[in-house]
Amino acid sequence: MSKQEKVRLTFPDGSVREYPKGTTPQQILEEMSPQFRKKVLAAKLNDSILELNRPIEEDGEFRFLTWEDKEGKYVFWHSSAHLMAQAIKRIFPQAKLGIGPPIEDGFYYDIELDRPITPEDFEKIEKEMARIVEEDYPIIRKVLPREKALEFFKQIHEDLKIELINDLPEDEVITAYSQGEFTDLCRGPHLVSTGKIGKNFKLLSVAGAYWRGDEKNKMLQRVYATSYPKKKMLEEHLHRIEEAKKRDHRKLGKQLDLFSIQESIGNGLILWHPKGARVRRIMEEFWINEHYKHGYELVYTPHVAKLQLWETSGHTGFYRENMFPPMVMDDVEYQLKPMNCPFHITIYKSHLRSYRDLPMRFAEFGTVYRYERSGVLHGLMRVRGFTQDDAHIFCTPDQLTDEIVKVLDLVIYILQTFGFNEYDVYLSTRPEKYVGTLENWDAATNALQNALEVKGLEYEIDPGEGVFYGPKIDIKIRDVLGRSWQCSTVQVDFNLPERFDMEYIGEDGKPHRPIMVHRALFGSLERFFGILIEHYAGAFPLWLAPVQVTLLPIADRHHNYAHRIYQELRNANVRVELDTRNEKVGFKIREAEVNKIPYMVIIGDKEVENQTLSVRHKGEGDLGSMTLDEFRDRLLHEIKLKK
RNA sequence: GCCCACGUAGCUCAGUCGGUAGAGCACAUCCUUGGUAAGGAUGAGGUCACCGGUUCAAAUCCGGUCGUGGGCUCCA
Repeated sequence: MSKQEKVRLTFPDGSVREYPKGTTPQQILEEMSPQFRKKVLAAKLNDSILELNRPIEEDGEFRFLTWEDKEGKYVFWHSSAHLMAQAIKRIFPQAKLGIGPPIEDGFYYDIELDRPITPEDFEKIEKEMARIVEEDYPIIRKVLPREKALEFFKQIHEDLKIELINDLPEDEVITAYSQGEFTDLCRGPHLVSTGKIGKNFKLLSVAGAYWRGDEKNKMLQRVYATSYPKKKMLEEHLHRIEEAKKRDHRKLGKQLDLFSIQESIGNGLILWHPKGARVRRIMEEFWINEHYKHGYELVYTPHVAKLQLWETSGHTGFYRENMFPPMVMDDVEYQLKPMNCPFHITIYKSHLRSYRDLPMRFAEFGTVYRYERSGVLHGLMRVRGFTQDDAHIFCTPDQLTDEIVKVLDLVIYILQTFGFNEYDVYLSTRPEKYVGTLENWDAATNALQNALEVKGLEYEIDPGEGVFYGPKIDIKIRDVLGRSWQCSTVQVDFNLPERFDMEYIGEDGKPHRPIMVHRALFGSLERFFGILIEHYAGAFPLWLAPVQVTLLPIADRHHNYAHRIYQELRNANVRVELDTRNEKVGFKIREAEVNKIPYMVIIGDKEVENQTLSVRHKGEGDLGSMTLDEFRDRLLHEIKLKK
């Protein structure tokens, strides 16, 4: 009798156990508690994920994957994608399958079909999916030799799959997964049967998507859907989608009369209405004060400049597709500015600079215009005209890391003040199209990396995502709903100083080349405002609220007293409104609540007689009566705290 | 830009089979002076996004243009 071969598995608790070679995770799972068994979706051996019925052939670190693991979720969604594809194929046998991966909150499948799939079809597809779940087919993995695979998918007319197989590397093990009559080319892994997916799924939307993400290819129909192991989880997810819709800045922008985008003006161009403009002013004033404190000087520059300037900067070569077309005046071409940097450089160059002048920090709310393809425009988030809170720091190589660290400090301080405490930091490296030498790119990337190390910030590298003139640190904030938004950016640039032949005179009396740092904290005022609206669901904290207080006199005879309060609060710089309309107080309160005004002050006989105010806070309700002084102090204190 | 869907009063939306336009809110006027989330009456408000076509007749059907929305990054 030959001794049976064994595999040694190390479990997460550190224990090491031996099993006969070929044991499946399912068999190991039998040892676990029934509650745990129910939760397990797949297993992980070293770096590969296995379905539960896959024999284990080698030693290694072993653990089970549940919904708590990202990989577990992905197996679940991946199997869900197959389930949906199978249902779609049953209903539309002529459909051809593209790819069907799991994504952040669910999964999709790209389908080629001779008719559009509409939301009306969703119910039918979902019904068919439920049927397949009930039929509970085992999901069977098959390894196919390349020829066999090609033959099989040719036979079932899955042309797109054939394209995929042909593009797989020579040595790749080709696998397919079958469930009932349905077989899909797939790397896996999957749940063990369609029944394990359960019925908590929902088709969400359908959209066009280029085959393999290339706009030269044909367009497929991408069906988005999601699924969860528990009904409650699906409901919560759908609820989150509803919440996000309620917070949509486009909707709130209209409701609260903050901004608009109008056909007569042009798409991607924003009108800031008075209330939106108030919030913007506050953002700007706060920003300006902080920048003065941190050694920046404000500058203003024009919206257009000669095209030649953009040729010098390299924009016409590397950025042209994002620029508005030039205009001709007096036989000279002028360009609407897509960036502010050449202007700040030109200001720098207006004098001979000494090393003693450095670092110089020029800041500006610079409004730039960029041509964005019509299909990518989105409310305030992606527009064609926007104002950057831009600044350029000119410094010596010695000063560089320190300057970047200072910028990072300022970024974090400003973002926190606006209520954002979570961020993801990315270091983006040299893209395919770039200007400058490799040495400079390396030096710039190192400087950014150093600063991140000094700050002890965790970050990810985003290869090839830098700007054409230099690498950058991007800081993406996470809002209340956990969504991530790109705002702040810090970019090191050795190239523009060279192109513009910038100099400073060093200690040695000789000319040297300064280094330039581009940076923005809000990124764009438009986008940041949009994010703020969604973050606060339109209910801005007191210091940002466009209207902080509304005075609600009960009857005409209270107007005089109300006017006096109004003037006093205005004098104290409080953004206050007086509602003298002929309406009942309940009506006025309702309107103030709907408009998300933080404080309401009710003024009636009692208040006039006692020279007090009856104060109500949005959300908190009636705060009782207080004197004007008490109320004003409360407001000013709360405004100062900016919370 | 591309695919799909959508575009009706300031806003949110209804409008059946093609027969010539409706509601609520907002607005105006009047009544009401009311104490913590909607008092009442009356009135005004539309080239049904725009251009063209089919038809006796188009908000409705067809084509085009403009705009908006979902996506086109996740690669078996």
